[in-house]
Amino acid sequence: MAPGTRDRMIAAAARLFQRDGYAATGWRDVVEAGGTPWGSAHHHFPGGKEQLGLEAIVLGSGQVLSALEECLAGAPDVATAVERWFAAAGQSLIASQFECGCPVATVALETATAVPTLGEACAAAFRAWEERLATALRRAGIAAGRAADLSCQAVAALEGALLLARCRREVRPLEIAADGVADAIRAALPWAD
Amino acid sequence: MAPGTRDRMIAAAARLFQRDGYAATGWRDVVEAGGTPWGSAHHHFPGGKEQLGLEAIVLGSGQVLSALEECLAGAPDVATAVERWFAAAGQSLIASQFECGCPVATVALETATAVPTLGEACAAAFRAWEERLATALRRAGIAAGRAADLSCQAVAALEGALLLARCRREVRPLEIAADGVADAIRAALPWAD
Amino acid sequence: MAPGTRDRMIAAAARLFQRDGYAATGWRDVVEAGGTPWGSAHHHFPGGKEQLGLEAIVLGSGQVLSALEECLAGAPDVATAVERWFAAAGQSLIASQFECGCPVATVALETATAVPTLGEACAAAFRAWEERLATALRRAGIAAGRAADLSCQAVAALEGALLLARCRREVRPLEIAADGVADAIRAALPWAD
Amino acid sequence: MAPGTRDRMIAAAARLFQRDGYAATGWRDVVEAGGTPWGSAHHHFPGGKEQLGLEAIVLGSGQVLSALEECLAGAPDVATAVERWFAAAGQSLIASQFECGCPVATVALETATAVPTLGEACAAAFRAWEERLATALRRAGIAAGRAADLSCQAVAALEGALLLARCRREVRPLEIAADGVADAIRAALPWAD
DNA sequence: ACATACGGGACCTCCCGTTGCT
DNA sequence: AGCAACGGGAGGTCCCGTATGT
Repeated sequence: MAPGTRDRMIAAAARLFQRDGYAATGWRDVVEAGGTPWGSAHHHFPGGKEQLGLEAIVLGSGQVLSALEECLAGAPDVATAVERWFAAAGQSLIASQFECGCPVATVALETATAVPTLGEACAAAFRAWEERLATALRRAGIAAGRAADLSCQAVAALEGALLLARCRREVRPLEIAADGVADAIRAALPWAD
Repeated sequence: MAPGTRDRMIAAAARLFQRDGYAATGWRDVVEAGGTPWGSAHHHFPGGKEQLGLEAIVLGSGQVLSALEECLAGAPDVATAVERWFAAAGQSLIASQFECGCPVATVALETATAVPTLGEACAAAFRAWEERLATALRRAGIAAGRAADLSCQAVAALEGALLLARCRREVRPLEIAADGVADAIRAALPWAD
Repeated sequence: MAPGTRDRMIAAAARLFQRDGYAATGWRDVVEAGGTPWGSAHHHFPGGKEQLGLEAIVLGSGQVLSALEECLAGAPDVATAVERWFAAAGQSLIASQFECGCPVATVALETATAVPTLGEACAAAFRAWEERLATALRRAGIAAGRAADLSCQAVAALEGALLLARCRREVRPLEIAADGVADAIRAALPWAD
Repeated sequence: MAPGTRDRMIAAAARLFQRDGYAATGWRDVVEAGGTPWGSAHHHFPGGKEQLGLEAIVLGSGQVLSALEECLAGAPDVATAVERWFAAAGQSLIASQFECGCPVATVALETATAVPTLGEACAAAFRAWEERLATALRRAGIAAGRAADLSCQAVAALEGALLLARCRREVRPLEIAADGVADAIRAALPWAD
């Protein structure tokens, strides 16, 4: 009756799905990584691996969203916040020795066609990030349509840069992408002088 | 003794790896999809599944590079070429009912940590696209350093937009990302008047 | 605290063991079929699945014995009673859409070697039917030895016919077997004129 | 490349299904009992356990039919042949220490409802025995209708008696059933004096 | 009386790679 | 080139029994 067995399984799964993918990660890997009992797996996740995957996506998506919130709260302006958001992703990439990039992307690509439930959960995760950023952009005085486009561009740039950065084992792509997105945002902002 | 058995296997594998991922695709799926004989699988690919994956990545990477070449050859300027490159990716996404996004990304994320050989092949693929684009940018008068950064930004934007577009089942993210990249390129070009 | 929870579990188990067998029926099936609470399963049956099986056999065996009693009580002579006993088995087979044949036979065959306790309970069930019938035959004037043989023959015929009838999804084998047994009994009866 | 791996698996499976039932017997038991390799199981039986069960039923059914053929060929008359058929079943029961009764009955009862394919194969097995016996009875001068009924009665008696004999660990039920069936057959034969 | 959780293990399926025979 | 069989192992699912709190 260890406290948080279920949560430990989700956390372990999230990390493994992020690193190795959904298909390549087995229950055995999850319980070994989390130090959780085998027998309780099906008890906590009667929906099977798919349910585990879903909860892992929700967890990972929430962490990314929290990071964005923090950056928005602590930065002087939106463009800077986005730069810090990208930088934070780069730090976590380095901290994990380039094992943990985006907690959603791998599963998203694997399951987009094969497992509708998971694919939709991943799409919802990306959408949530975009909407949070779009809200901030609108508050900074950018028109709704342009704010939506910039948010989409930012999330796409983050995802693509994380992919390249992880493959290449260096965070440069994240820095470049951050510059590009920040420039675009600053160009869209009304003059503040 | 069918002509091109080996090539048919690679093509089938490339498509399946792209759609379902490396781990989720088995030999059985490959031979069934390609209509190729079972018995000669390991004859043609003594390196096993890893070799098959490698050749599939090489094939897919080459196709993307060819598309870029064509766009560069047919467009009036580099920025327009990039826009057409992104648009072509969107067309292929639609044509495949959003099953086939990037032929490299899924495998890249799955194997970045777990299968070094494949991970490196994927990194090389991305790098090749970047270098081709960088060459074109330099020829258009952009300084080498800026050209490299813009190329990296472009590939990242393409990858991220393809990911979002596939999850969302609509090509809008590709259009937005194309605009962003084209703007950045045009701003970097020397005046052409 | 539902009234008769225990009995409902036994009844559900009896039906499932009869239909699908002992090994193929799990606790989950039993609680679902009976609508009984999960948590008290092992409270009511500390002996585990084996105890549940035992009680199910006792229940089923008792029902068959009751049916025999009724036929003996209501029929003009023993041979007729046996015919009605077989006919009643056929009716229950039809009523259950050929799902419920003998409540003992399947478990008996499955556990004869593997689970001595259950095997013996099944043997006892068959023996009880035989003895009840033998008593009736002796009361009809048949010598003890002949009565025992005829009883054994009758129970064997009933079991074999139920097996064939269930497989074939028609009650004809029961009718044929009933005729055969009734003839044998009538031939053994002392003249009644 | 041991000769007859596939056949050895079927033989082992037939024996285990007969003794413990279809549901209680796992692949592991089969390969251990037969000394056959694990990895070839799915190769030889792509239809899975159901296919294995089917082939085991066909094998067992054929053995019983062969025994009947032999008895018919070697006995002076049909009634005697049936008596010897029942006696042979009893001998095999004793030889196996009451582990092996009918090779079809257990699976028949377990799968009659749950696995249509197997249930039908079992029904076909019983039917084949009946038809072989009916042919012999007709050749002995018994009318077709009566011959069919007597065959059904005989198979039912054999099955029921085997069930009782196995539970009780004594062959007496088989002897009694054999007498009953032989009497019925002799009564149906035309006078031979 | 009932529920939640723990535990280990077995279920069937199927994979990937190898080995000799066409 | 192609095939059929081998061979071990891991895939996810689910079971049965126990322990711990209501």
